[in-house]
This record gives sequence, C-alpha cells and structure tokens, in this order.
Amino acid sequence: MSKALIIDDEQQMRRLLRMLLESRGYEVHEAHEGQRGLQEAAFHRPDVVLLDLGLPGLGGIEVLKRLREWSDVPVLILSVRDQEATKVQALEIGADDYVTKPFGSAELLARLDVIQRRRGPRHTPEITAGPLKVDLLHHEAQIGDEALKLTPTEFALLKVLAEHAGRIVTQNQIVNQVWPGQASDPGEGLRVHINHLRKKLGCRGVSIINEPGIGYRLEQA
Amino acid sequence: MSKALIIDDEQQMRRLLRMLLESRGYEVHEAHEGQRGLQEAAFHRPDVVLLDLGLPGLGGIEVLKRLREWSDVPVLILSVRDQEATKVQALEIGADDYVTKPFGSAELLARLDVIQRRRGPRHTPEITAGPLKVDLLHHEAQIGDEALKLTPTEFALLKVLAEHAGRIVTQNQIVNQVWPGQASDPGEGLRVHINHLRKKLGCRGVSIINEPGIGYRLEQA
DNA sequence: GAGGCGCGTTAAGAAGGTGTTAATGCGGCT
DNA sequence: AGCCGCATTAACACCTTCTTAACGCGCCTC
Repeated sequence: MSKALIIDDEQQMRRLLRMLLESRGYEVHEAHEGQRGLQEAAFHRPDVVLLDLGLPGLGGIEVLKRLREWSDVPVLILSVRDQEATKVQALEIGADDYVTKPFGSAELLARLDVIQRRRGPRHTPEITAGPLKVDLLHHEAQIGDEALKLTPTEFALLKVLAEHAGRIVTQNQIVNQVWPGQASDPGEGLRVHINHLRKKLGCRGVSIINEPGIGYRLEQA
Repeated sequence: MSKALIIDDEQQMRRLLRMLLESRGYEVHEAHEGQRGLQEAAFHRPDVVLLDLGLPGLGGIEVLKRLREWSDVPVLILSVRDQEATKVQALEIGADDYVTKPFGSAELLARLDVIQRRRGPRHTPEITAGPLKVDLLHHEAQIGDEALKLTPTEFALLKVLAEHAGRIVTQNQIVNQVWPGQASDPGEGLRVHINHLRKKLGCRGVSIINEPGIGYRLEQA
C-alpha cells in the first residue's frame, strides 16, 4: 500500500485530503507543522508528500529544501498563492507539481498518479558557471567532465564564488559564508584556501581573480 | 542538446513557444496538425512534447493515446480548456502535466524541467552496481555469484550507497535513511557499520570510498 | 629608492574526522 | 536460564584537513 504524508496547518484541509487519499487506498499520515512533517517523512517513508506552502514556523519552501537534502520522494505543493514566481521557485527547488487552492479533487488525484508513475533521477540543485558545475546536494564539483576533489572548506569557498560568478565577492562576504558565526576576520587563512582552489582549478576555463583591497571574482577565461 | 516538439495549430502560439524553448537551448520542431505531429515525433525522437488539445482533425487526446502506444516521451498538455474532466482524462492517458492557456512563460519552463527530470521509471525491486546486486524484495545482496550475508543495518546501508552508486552520499542522507526519525547524529556507529560492510565486500569489484567531511561513495574498481 | 601594504606561496603544528578493535547491552532462540 | 547475533558505545592510532606563521614578491606612496 502506498503511503502519503500531508503537511498542512489547516485541519479542515487535512481532513479533506485524508478522505480523498484514503478513498484511493493510501495509508495517510499527517503533520500540522513543518518541523514535525520532516520527522514524519523520515520515520514513515511516504511514497508521496502533499505540502502546503503557507505553514507557520518552518515555511513550506524551507521544508522542501530540507527534505530534498536526503530524500527524492515525489512532492506535490498545495498553495493559495497563484504567483508565478512562487511556483517557479518551488518547482526549481524540487517540487514535482504545484496545485493552487481551491482545487478539484479528481485533478489532484490524477496529478498524484502522474508524479508517482514517473520516478526519475533526483533533482540536484546545482550552480553552473561556464565549464564549472557545483552540485550542492552531492557536494560534488566538476569542471568540464572531470570531477574535482575538494575539501569541505574549499567546496564552500567555490560555492560562494560560483554563486556570484563573474562578479566581485567581498572578503567579508566570503568569510561570513564559509566560516559562519565567526568574527569577520579579514581572512588570514582565506588566501591559503584560495591558493588551494586555484591549484585544483588549474587552467581549465575558470580562474579566480583578485580585486586588491576588495575581494575575489570567479571568471571564465 | 535536448529536442522539443510543438504540436499546435495556432501559428502565433508556435512562434511564442519556439522562442521560449530556443532561449533555453532546445532544438525545436513543429507540427500544426495531429497526424503530422506523430510523424515528427517518430522521426525526430524529441525529449519533450508540447501538445495542444484543441487540434483540428486528429484531436490532442487522440494524439496522446497513439503516442503512448510506442513512446514514453514526457508530454506537456497546453489547452484553453480549464475543465477538470478534461485535465483528468489527459493526465490519466499519460500526459505529464497540464497547463492552461494563457500561461506564464517562466512557469511553463519550470514545469518542462520538472517533467524531464522525472523521466525513466525506476520501479526496479533490484539495484545493480557493477558486480553488485541488491535485491530489495528478498533482502538479499550478492556480488558476482556469491551471496552476501548482511545484517539488517548493513543491508540498509548498502542499499543507500548502491542507489547512488558512483556518487557521493552525504552522512546526513545515510543517517536519515538508515536510522529514520533520529536526530541527525553524524554517526558514531556509522563508521563501525561501514567497516563491517567493507570487510564483507572484500576486494571483489566494489569498494566504499570515504569523502572526508562529507560522506561516502560506492565505487566500482 | 626605501618602506609599507596586500597578496601568493610554502611549511609545520593543531584540530578534527576516520578506521579499527574490543566491550557492553538488548532481544530472540534453544 | 543461558546462548547467540546484532546494535551500540567506547577507546585509541592514524590520517586528512584546517589554521597559523613566516617569507618573497609586486605595487603604491612618500
């Protein structure tokens, strides 16, 4: 039997969804709050997740992000928000479909079937900058076809630079993102790791440029 | 490069879609009529199909049916009709998504990405990675012809690694899947079980590689 | 041209993560 | 009750990575 997980704060909506799903033979679990939903997901291993975007506390987008850190379960977003930007964001993060409330029950069930009959490779959020690809989920980076072997610090550093590829990144920005919670030490050891990165990048299409007194910039060359 | 096929009778719509798709790097083919669309699909083998429901002659539903007789290609339905029954019918026949005209271009592109990353059914009750076979149904694993005697925890661990064979699996991912519902303790005992697995795997074609600070990777060697 | 400043590079100690073995505790089985 | 298998915990040696420090180089200022 397939298992479904409902994450929604409105009790009425949960009841409606539960009825729908149970009529389809699903084993249904519920959570009324994001944090709790993640726990339920880890525990019950649902075959499909129905996630409301308008959650109190941990928001729907955030729940989806965290869920995708370790699971590729099909997720259908339910929301009252019909703004295109929101839809696109959710879909890009890894949602499998986006349905606007109010919705038709038959359509919802049909869309549930669709996202379950096609399971595919995990959606991997990644950053691309020229020949460089940074896979945030798997902590893998590759340049062209060749994989880079990076330490955690080097990876975090490359991530920051790649996110703003082509633009200057302040030393402060880098330090704050790579070593969060620390004083904004203008980077004694930053230079060392930049150096390591440069060596590993070699001269294969991207290079780290220094902007004296300001910071660094990832450049395609 | 991915190939897309547009089947729509309105020239203006085809031009709009072509522009959108080409801006995304697709190689675009068009058909203004159902029968013709099927021929194009057979000839070009597109990676995704955008199908209008309101076609003259051979209707969109009929096109989808015939397409599904021999092809698994992801299909996104475009239609001015917003009736639920129509949506459900299309989705049940095998459409992967249903977008109502008029639509937002960003949303359309996002939904295209989604249905393409979901490609390829993975209902295999069995995972293969080089000489390693993991039978999820019978909870058995074998390497070459020889069966492995694994404890439940070791099996769950090997399963996670084999599912993403060749790629890095984060310690978080492992812990969440092998010991669900627990705090994401980066595994005191994870190392022990990895050790046990390595011993049982021996040096018979697959090995577990550690990516320090990140996780593990199952590698054929 | 001498000095200061920022940066690149290298080396070495410190910190933290990992591999391995052994001991403990729990539950099922005889 | 006693045995056995497995999960968990603890302990320690080892290795990778991080940090710190030192030094050379180029550029700018004075």
